[in-house]
Amino acid sequence: MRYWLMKSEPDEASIDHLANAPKHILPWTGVRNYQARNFMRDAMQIGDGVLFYHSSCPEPGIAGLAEVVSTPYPDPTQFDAKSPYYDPKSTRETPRWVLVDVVFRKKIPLIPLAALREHAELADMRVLAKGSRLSITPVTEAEWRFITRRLV
DNA sequence: GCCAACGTTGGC
DNA sequence: GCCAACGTTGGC
Repeated sequence: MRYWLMKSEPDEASIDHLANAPKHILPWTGVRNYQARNFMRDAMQIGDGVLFYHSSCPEPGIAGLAEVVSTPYPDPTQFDAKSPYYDPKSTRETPRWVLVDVVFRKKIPLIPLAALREHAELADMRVLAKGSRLSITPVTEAEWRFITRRLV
C-alpha cells in the first residue's frame, strides 16, 4: 500500500469530474513523462491512496482523495491522431504510455499549495521541492497521515 | 555519451 | 505574460 499525489488541471479533469464520472472512475490519461509513467507502471497497486491535486489554475492545491483501482494498461489516447496526447512514435504492439484507473473517494475543502508549505511535517514532500514538475509524485505514509488526519 | 537548444510545466 | 527549472531532442 503506497500513497501518491497526482496533478490534474481542473479544466480537464477536476475532483468534481471524478465524482460525477460513471462509477466515479476516470482513467488517468495523458501522462507523457517517463518518471510519472514508471510510477504507474512499476510501483502503483490497486488500493493505493491518491491525493488529487489541482494544478495550473487560480487555486492550486489538494482538492480531494482518490484511490487506484486498476493495474496499468495502455493509454488509448496515444494511438488517437486527433488527441492532444497522440504519440506518433508509439505503436499498439509496443505502447509507450500507460495509465491506471482512479476512483473518487472524497472531496475536501481545498488545501492550497501555500498551506502545504506552512507545515514542517510536509517540508520534504516531493511536490513541494523546488522546480518539481512531475505530475505524479510519491507521498510517504507520514505525509499521507498528516494530511488526511490534520488537514482534511 | 556530451551538451546546447528547445519545449514544457506551473506558480506567480 | 514571465521565468525558473527541468526534460527531451538531435548533432557531433
